[in-house]
Amino acid sequence: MKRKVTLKQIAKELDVSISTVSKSLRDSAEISEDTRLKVQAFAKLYNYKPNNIALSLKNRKTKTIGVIIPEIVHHFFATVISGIEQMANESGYSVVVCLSNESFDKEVLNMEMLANGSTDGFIMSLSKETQLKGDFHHINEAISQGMPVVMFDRVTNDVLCDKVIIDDKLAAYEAVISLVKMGKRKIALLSTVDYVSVGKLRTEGYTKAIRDNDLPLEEALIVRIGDESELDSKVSALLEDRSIDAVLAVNELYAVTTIKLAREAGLQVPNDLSVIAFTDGIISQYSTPTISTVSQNGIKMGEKAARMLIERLEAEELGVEEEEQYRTEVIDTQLIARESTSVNT
Amino acid sequence: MKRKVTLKQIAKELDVSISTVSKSLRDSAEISEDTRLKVQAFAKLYNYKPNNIALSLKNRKTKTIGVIIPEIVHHFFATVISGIEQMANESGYSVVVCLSNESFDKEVLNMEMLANGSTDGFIMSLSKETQLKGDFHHINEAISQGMPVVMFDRVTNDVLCDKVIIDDKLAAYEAVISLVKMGKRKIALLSTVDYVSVGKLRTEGYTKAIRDNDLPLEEALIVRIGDESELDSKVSALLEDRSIDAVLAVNELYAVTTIKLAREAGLQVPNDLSVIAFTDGIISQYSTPTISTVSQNGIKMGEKAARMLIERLEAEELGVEEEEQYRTEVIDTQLIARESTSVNT
DNA sequence: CTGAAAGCGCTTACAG
DNA sequence: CTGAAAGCGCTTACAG
Repeated sequence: MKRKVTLKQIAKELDVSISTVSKSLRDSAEISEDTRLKVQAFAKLYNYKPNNIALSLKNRKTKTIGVIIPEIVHHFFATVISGIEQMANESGYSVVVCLSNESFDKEVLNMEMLANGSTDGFIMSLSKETQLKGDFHHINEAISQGMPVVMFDRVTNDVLCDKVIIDDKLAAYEAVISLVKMGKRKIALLSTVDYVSVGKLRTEGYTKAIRDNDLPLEEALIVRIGDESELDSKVSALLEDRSIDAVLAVNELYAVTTIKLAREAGLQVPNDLSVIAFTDGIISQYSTPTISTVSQNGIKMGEKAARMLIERLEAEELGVEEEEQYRTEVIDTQLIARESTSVNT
Repeated sequence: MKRKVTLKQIAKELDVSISTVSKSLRDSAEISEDTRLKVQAFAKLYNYKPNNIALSLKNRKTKTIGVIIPEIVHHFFATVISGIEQMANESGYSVVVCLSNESFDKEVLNMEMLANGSTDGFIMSLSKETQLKGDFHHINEAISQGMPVVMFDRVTNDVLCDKVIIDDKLAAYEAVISLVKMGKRKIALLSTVDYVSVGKLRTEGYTKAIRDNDLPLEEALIVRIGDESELDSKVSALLEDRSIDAVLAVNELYAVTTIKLAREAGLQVPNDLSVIAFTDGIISQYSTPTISTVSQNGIKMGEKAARMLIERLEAEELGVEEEEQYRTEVIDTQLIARESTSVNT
């Protein structure tokens, strides 16, 4: 087992100084062509590659991005990682991924683990528990230590940093409007509890759309799911009101469950009940009927987040030290019509 | 913006040497209780955390695991990452994730990027292109430089290292047997091209089961998909043979596509055509009918792979330098019966 | 043109 | 009990 070769070894072997080797390999004009070529040839032969860790220590930057997300077994987040990774790699960055599993403590632990020099900055989406507690000290601490943070999807106003989101309120609004245009009159909403930022915003969009169209705005039509264990019972209860003719669900799982329970209750989707889901993932494409969705382009969100973070890192490097102008980028959504809303199925 | 505090700064502030600070913080018995407590209090106040990069350089190990997979937007792989991450975190390791996107070049690039000291070892699943080329020099190189590698799922005999797999051949065999027991007589196989290791093994299992039961073993019944673009046409062609009464598909996508095309061709699943898929993912659970699968426990595979890698890393550290006893762990699979094979739907 | 020195942030064997 | 020195693997300003 041949250990990785270092500058020191090459220097010894060639009987020159470490500085000379280093400069030769970096094509410094200081070095005579003769030694330069000799060193380069030798380095190539021994497949020399500079040690990243040493470089990181020297340069005080690691060229790696820390990503902290609630969950990876979730099509949307996987998709975001994919976008981040792609963009990061193009710019010579690696990506280290940590999962909070929706836990505040693990999110904090993960950040601390990475904030000690392992990473140049963070891209993250808040865990549910963090949103519930409203405790963001770990993030603000990282930022105050000079680590840029970009938040996406589940963000908060209590942290000043760059953000990448969709316009949740508008998207929900438009989804409801589309249902109204199809002639739907009693539209229910399946949302998360309010402390989940995107759930709250989507609820606001829904509410506004209902109001703007003088439709019945009843609390009973808004179901807030705290834990997935209560999903089935709450949806079943909702569906007992047979006058409901459409449901907007804030994610695919809620939508597919609604469709299943509706069918069991003898309702026909989309004729008796139209359904639209947020997040255009795998489930919507393959369930029967296929589900109409508000697409959230995770790839684009990931790419954008990575680009924003890298830009900030590079600016910092130039000493630009911009006067903390944080931006919030809004990624477009699209309403994708599928069988769960088309009348002729 | 307060930069992170270092030993040097603490030493200066407290007017002691760096060594004294370092030892105090590591609770060295060498140091008087007095200074020790003073230093510790000060460090706590300034929220001192040792710099990981410096530690990595000093200790010549990074406590991070490099994971290279073909794709992350793929339930199975996301699931494996989840298992790896969980196990790694428990042992104090971070996980950096790289995606090859099924490309040989990117796989090589990713490995080189991480092999230069960023990572203590690798967990990986081969890209399709790598399997096609049969070129594993990048992996063997990493191993020869002392970086342990654990391969999972898509593995090769041309690399000597620890491996985590399922018994693809046996699982395929048993899936076919279960179809036979249901009275199916003309069973087709939807596989990948043979250079994908798992595709080949599953094809072998299928073949053996057909032979063992004296069923027709016809080349026409084995369809090998190279690129997803040819999926629809090849499956449609297969289904023209109306005497086929069951299909084993090597992944969910192939299965769900088969079901869709079968339905379009007027066939009823499962009565006219039973379908079993490999990989128990999201699609199988939510499509209609739900799909019977050979479960591949990705979480377990990830955990196992991480445990094997970490064990090797720690053994190495103890200088045990075991005489290269590589192990191949086989993770159990289960046949999960759902609507696509149950007769009463 | 070449090399010794200092430094990135830490640890630890060794002197005193 | 405390601290100076060496070292992990690199880069670069500075001497010569």
